[in-house]
Amino acid sequence: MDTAEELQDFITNGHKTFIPHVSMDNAIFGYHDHQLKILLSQYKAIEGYCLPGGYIKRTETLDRAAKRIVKERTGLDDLYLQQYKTFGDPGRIKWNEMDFEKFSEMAGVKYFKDSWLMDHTISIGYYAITDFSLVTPKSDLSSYCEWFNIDEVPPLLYDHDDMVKESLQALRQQLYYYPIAAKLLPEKFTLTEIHAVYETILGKKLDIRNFPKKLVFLGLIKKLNEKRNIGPHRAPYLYKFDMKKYNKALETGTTLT
Amino acid sequence: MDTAEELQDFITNGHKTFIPHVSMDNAIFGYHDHQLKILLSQYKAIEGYCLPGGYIKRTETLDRAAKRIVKERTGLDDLYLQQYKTFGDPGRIKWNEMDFEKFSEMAGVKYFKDSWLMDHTISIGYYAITDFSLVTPKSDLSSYCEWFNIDEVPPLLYDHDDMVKESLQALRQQLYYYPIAAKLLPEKFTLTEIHAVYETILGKKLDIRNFPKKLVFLGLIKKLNEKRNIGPHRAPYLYKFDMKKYNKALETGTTLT
DNA sequence: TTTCTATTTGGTAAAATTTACACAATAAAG
DNA sequence: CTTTATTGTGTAAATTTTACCAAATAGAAA
Repeated sequence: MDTAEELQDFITNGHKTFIPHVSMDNAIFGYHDHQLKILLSQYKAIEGYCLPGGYIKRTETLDRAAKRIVKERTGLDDLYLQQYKTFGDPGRIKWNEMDFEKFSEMAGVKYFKDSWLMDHTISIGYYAITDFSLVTPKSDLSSYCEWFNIDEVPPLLYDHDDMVKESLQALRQQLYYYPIAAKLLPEKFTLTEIHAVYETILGKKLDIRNFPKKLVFLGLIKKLNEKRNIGPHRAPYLYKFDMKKYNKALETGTTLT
Repeated sequence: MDTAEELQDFITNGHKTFIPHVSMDNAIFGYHDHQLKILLSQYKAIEGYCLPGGYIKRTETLDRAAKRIVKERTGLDDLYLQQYKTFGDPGRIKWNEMDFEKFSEMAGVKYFKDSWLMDHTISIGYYAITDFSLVTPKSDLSSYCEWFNIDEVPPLLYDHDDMVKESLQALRQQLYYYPIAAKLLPEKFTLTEIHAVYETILGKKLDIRNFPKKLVFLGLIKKLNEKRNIGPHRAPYLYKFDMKKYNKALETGTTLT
């Protein structure tokens, strides 16, 4: 939504294109070099941050809606996406905290207060993860977007604190079952690099010697016959994910620890 | 919904009480004596079975809606309930497979075809589990309800095949993390009984001697100083769940295998 | 009373996995 | 050729899982 006209049309006619009463909020995590961040957006008319969200087109699948909404904010197409929970308790949106007048004025739109948007809405939660160094958060007419360190997230609007907590928990649980880390590393990576990904996302130390042994033992990554030059130190071997094994492990329900 | 008047009012005015575009479908599993079943319902106007479902009141939480819908079918209040996934792909409901005329006629209602119900609707999936010997499935005006053995489920309407598959997968995964079995056994039970619960739900053999050792070792169940008389055999000790330990394990994320 | 049958349960050895650490290997700069 | 920083192999100890044997027991049958 880049122009006031588009926004006005969305407010007036959006219910024809989108499913009313259903929204989607995405916890977009970003990893890079030992840091874990999350993308928060701030509506220009409301004090405080929240997760970037959107509505679902009547013609698209939920997965595709999540992909589109994430792309609107990150510009990226190829990141890891996963539905984790749906939120729908009454009172999750505090209508009285919103300043409709201010929003309408700032965005240059009308009828906002009486639109299809102003009704009980449930929200489907997806989380996504990508390398944040590849992303320049995209703001639009009504909101702007920014990376926050995961341990410096301010109290959020609505029920989004809960969403962050639950999405992070889901991400951590699924890190061992799904090839999440593959989206955060170049195709060929060193053991030290993948080790950092796991430690950072899980938020805890993992033995540097035992950790890669396990990944290799389980066959989820495999050693290549190449090394990388890293200056005045011993050159580390490169590894890559073995997606076949990963998918097979997914089916049989194998796990790591 | 027991009378035609109630149903007519639901069709005409339901959108004031319920959230439109959002439904809930519940996979209600039933265990008893080595058997796992699932509750299916059949609309009188549509050929084929589906999961029992309903709509969410604007005033209730999702968990409470699930509880209400499950109670309508089972009469039970105290069963294990868990949200597992939301389904919302376009085409998940085949409108053209429905015979509106027939339904309206049979149920004695009108305006059905043009009602708020006839629009793209996403569905939140919960699963539930209880002892099926305690339940007499309740039918109502427009549908009747029946237990099916889990391996004799016929092809279902809409995307409900997918729902059954995913809910069963979620149930099996969570059996080790949540006190699900506690809802399927009397307060005091024997090792043989709980062993049967796990084997039946997981659909695989578990060593009868090692299995209880683990549960006791982890402290999730504890031995009582009582035995039960089971006829011409050695009397087994009784056990009960240690809910404190269970909740603690939940927090710390401990698991079984 | 003794024997028999069916079931529960304690115990234990072997196999597999996880954890903890020591130190050798290596690349390049001084 | 010594120094520095980092990678990677190996191995022993601890823990957990797996596979079974055989003893205990309750009542029925002999």
